[in-house]
Amino acid sequence: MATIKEIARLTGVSVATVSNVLNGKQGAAGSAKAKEILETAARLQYQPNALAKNLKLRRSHTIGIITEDLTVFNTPEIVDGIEACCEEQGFEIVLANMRLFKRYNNNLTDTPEHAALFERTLRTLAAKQIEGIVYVGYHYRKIPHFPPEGSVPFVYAYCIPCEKRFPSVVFDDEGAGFLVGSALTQRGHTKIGVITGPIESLNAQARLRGYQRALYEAGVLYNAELTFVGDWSQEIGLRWGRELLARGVTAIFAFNDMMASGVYLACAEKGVAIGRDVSVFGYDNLSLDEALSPPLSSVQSPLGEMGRRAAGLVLDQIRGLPSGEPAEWSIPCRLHVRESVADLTQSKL
Amino acid sequence: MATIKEIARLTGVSVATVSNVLNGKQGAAGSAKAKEILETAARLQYQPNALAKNLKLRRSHTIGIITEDLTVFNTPEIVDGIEACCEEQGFEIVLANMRLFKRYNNNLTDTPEHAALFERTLRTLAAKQIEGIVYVGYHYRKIPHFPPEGSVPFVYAYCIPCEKRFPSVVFDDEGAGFLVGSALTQRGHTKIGVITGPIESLNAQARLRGYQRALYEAGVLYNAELTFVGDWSQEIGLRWGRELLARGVTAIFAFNDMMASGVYLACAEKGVAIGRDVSVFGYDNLSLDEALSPPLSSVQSPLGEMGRRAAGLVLDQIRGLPSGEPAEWSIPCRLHVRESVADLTQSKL
DNA sequence: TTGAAAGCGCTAACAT
DNA sequence: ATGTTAGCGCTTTCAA
Repeated sequence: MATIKEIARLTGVSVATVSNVLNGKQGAAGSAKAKEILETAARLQYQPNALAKNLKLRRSHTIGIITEDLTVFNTPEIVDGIEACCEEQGFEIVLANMRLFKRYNNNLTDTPEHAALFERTLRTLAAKQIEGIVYVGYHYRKIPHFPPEGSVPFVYAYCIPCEKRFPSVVFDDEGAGFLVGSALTQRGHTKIGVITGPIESLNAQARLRGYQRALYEAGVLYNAELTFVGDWSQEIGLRWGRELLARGVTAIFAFNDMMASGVYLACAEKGVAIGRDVSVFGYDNLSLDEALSPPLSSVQSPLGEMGRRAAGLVLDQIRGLPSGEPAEWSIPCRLHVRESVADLTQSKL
Repeated sequence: MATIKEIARLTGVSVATVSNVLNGKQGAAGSAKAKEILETAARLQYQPNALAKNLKLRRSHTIGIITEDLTVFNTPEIVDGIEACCEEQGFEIVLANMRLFKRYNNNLTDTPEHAALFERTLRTLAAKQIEGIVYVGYHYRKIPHFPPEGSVPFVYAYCIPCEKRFPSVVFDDEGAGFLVGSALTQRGHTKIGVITGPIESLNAQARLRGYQRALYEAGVLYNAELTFVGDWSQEIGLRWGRELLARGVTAIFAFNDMMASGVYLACAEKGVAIGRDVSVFGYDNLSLDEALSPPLSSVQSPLGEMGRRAAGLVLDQIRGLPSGEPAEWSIPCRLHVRESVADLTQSKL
């Protein structure tokens, strides 16, 4: 790789002049010399050494992204949003993927090993002189790890820190639950089954809260007998689907698409027509949702937007913009109402 | 961040001594002094500045990953494999995501804009003094972009270069087609429908070749009237599914799961029982495959393994290991035979 | 056993 | 308009 020293030698000027010209400093050289320098640089495909430059300037214009696991399905879209924001604002990113799932082969992510890995990751990033960090969780939960006091700006995405000193960006689960509840009550459903996630899931809790609020505002009684606790699996969807059908619901809201697909199985068993006899709503908007028969209604999380927002918060802090109290930002979700939902207020055909 | 200079001042020795001790040089200091230096470093949470270190050593121990689009579903697993390999071998990675889809909003990826973006990406990586590059395509096709002569080691993953100067790692589509064909003929199927991808798709061509070879080896006639050209969409799966059922096939091999789900729709229409009256095979092993009814048989690509292999080839080149001719490496796929496939050699129950 | 000094590629304050 | 110089944090040769 060519260096400014080389260009200086070739053009017979000092490195300072080359540096100045290349950085567009006005009047750094006579126009003839300047042109020659520029041409030589282009000819040699000169590319400044980022290591040297950043070392000298003591700025990297780079933020780090720590992902818990890049292969978990929501993560790449969040990373993409972060990158989009950084690109627009002239920052680079360096990705540090902790690979929790591949590494530990299970969900035990908040262990001492994880803590040690987090520390290591933090130090690796610090060594690269990054100016801020976005931490991307693999699902919405409380994270017991933070950077030490006095570290660079730090923002959590798709998760929240145990301590309130840091901002976080999540999607609006409660709002999504509300939207689904409203979509169903507006279409005349009053006897609605729910299959939640595990009770400790923050996502599930928030969704249920929103759903209950929708019923309340629609003047529909909430019947706790129609709410079952799930575990995200298809099997449990099948099991509670059977149970809910037996209890005569007209609609079922499963808190993820996998469980909703289990409900589909239950309906097939009983010969119940989805989208006519019973309506089904899922969550996650997986690519195969539209491939199910009938296409499954679902909720899409604003992952890219979460990434953009998280990155924006970090960059603002780096720029020293007034940021107020660290807050928990909540980005609205988008509903996809498909043929799996029937409108009971229409006369049946 | 603490520097060696600071540690030197605190311990009353020179920076050279600190550097030597910290790098484990034997006899760099008296054991008392050495201990003091180490302790001070630990106390200050000393972390060497990677910029300065790499600049000095003129080695970054880092390879670049260029992804065409990180959000396309196969990409993260490949990246994960690359990371796993690098981690084992003490290398770091820097990710450069070109974001082709988000950026151009369509599939026109091999345009002049793409070429320019590729050049830019290459230069950004070069500026960071990376020692090698893995280029991760978003699907298997010929890539018209390469690094300039004399550049760092470069390997393609999930795609192949137009020029033969570079190694590439893809999965064994032909082998997969062969496995599916064999799985079906072994179970007594002889009248098998096929829904391929677009004719220009290298994946599709290879799969078809392998499938035909399987029929040949099983002594089954290949009937071209039962092969239709698809476009990966569910609609086309539905359309050709109807047609194939009308032609009386006992099995259908769709070249992706999306089209296979269209075949499911066609079967539902005609009241044909999948896994009994007709068998269905897909490709991609999407997470919802097991959620279909009955669970869809499919082919899983060895994405992580491809990443590992690609990274391994780059690292070997960096180490100057003899690598022979640049080759096209092909990693075998894995079959998941599920309830969507019937065994006609068993007496029907 | 320890340290002085040079230099990686770059920028910028300060000459000239 | 152009150059000299110092220095970012680190490693390493060579000398003491």
